[in-house]
Amino acid sequence: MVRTPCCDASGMRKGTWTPEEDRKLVAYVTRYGCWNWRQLPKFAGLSRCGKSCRLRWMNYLRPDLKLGNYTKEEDELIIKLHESLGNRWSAIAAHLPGRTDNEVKNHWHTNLKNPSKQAMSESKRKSKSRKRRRSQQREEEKEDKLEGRNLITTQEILESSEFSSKLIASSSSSSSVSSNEQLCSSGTPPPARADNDNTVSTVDYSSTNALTEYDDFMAEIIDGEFSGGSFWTEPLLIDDYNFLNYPPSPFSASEVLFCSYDYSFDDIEDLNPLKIW
DNA sequence: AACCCTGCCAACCGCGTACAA
DNA sequence: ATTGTACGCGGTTGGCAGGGT
Repeated sequence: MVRTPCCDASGMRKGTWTPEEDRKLVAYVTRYGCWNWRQLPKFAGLSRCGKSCRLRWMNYLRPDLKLGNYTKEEDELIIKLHESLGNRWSAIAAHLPGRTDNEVKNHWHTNLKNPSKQAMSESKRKSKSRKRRRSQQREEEKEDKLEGRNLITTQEILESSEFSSKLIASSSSSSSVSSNEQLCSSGTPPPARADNDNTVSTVDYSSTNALTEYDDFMAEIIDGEFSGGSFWTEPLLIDDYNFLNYPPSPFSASEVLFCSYDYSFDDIEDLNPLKIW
């Protein structure tokens, strides 16, 4: 089930997400959190708008999502909540752990809206079994993703980022200016660091400097953003990258920023630039 | 086997809200 | 008070799978 990939006028991809895109998004969000959806795709190497990334993460990739069929109890709760709340799907979904507003909404329109549809006709059962197969398939795909999570590295994020070529140039330079100066003067994005468990790849990241810079840079950005550091007021700021001038974060708690998702990177503590919280 | 029809649901779109400058 | 930006929500769309003819 693959929708034909297409692009909008600005070159942003639209339509069904590919496994590769999912991997990139999961890799980035689990490592750096969703500190700014608008900027995130740029650093994650995705040609998607932030809105699309957020939706994909919230409705499909979040590790705490509950997949599979709705239980009778869930159905009854949805019906009951809908009577009292109306079409406030997010409010209804809040009462159903692991279910998203989109999913609840779809489920309502598909199975619960018309009481007569609740009668389990033959076709319905067939449909249910089809849905079950789809759910199982999704679950398998998700497990595959999670199993592969330790293979996802900062380096991969960097490699797929639109800035990689600039970064290579930057990191291979013998310039004596600081990384920030390089970044700012060349319009280079956040550089990355190799994971502890990560072997440096075959690609042209002959040194780990670029990778290290990426993570350091991200840490610096987020540190500056969330701890009121002076990063944002440094005179080196440039206009090319809005994130450098990004206003104070809307996030107020580390768990929001880092999402507290149940990924078990062995080295997550070391890599998390926000662990000071 | 080929075509048509229908239901499902992932993803998009537009609008409202919150918040900072 | 106004404006700009980002996020979140709900309605809608459209591709695909599978059943029916």
